[in-house]
Amino acid sequence: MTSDKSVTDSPVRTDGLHLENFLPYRLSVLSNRVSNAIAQAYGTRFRLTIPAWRVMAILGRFPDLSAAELVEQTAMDKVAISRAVSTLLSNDYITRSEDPADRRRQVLNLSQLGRQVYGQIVPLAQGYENDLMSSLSAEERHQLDGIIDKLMDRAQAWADRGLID
Amino acid sequence: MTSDKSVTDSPVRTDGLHLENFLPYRLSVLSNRVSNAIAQAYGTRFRLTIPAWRVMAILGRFPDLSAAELVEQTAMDKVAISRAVSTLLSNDYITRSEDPADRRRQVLNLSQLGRQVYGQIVPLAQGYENDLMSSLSAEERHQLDGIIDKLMDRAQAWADRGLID
DNA sequence: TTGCAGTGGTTACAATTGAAACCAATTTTA
DNA sequence: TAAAATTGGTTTCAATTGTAACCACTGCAA
Repeated sequence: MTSDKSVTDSPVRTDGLHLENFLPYRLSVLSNRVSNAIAQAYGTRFRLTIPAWRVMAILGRFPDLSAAELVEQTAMDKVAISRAVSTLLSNDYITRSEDPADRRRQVLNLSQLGRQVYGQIVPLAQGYENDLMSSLSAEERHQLDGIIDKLMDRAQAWADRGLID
Repeated sequence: MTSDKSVTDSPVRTDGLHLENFLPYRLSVLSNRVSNAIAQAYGTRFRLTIPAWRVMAILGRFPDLSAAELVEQTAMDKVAISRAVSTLLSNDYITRSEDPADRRRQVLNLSQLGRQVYGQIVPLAQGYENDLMSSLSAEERHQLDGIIDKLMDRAQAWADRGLID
């Protein structure tokens, strides 16, 4: 009398939380799958970590930012930015120059090389996004857009109300 | 349509990737906000990490699983499960018993205490989920459900086609 | 049997991450 | 102008996580 248990053929009912339908869980799985796939793609080609690429992505759009401004933009933390910046400097993907008006502040930009890499990664990333989006109808895409905004606001409200920390 | 967004007041146009509209990025931010909020809630009350709670969540629904079966269910990796299991054992939140039929295999279950904690966390987690969902209409909820499934399949396909690794 | 490939699970070690302390430049206050 | 407080950014140290090696057991094959 073997008590063979396989998840699939013994759906024991204890009526608890159904993780597989639980939105936070599904979001987390989806987000990780997507990010890892993309990170893998540019990571192997250009030796970039996710935070490093994120910094490049912002600098590519908004030149002349300081580390603090990057923090603001990305919601990443100081330390992560600092580390990303230092590896990007040693890769020569970005440049750093002192702000003469405030010698603590350092102005960051994509370097020549950085812009070139950026120019290659952008379509690559967009390719993944398009592929993802292509599984949705135009209507669904539009719906998703609004839904994410609403969820984002709600989750943000938790933090604001002090439900977090 | 495209009114220039500015970080501060220098809306320099380089027309690159608009991270703030980039689906993978938005998913990642949303998912982190949500998971962190919930983890914070049960973490402070019950000293549980996310992987540990995830293990409890599965065991609460499917008793008598082995570590390998947990891996299957959660898509977490072996080692993460092993660690979560060992802290849960030392918390007395789960029990472990040898399978006499196969002495490598160890059958896991929520303990008395574990079930009690589980019983408290489930409504708490569902409370967050409900709050999140309440920002959507019934229709949007339904749409989201389908959309996530589609995106998930697509992202999974990348892995299957070897686009990752 | 023995021999060896495969499985369940843990351990060891390296890389990543986060919190807090820290240094240096600047602004504020008095 | 001299503290004191603030801000930009880095470093340090501990906790978390991932990869690979590992041990113990099982199942199959000769």
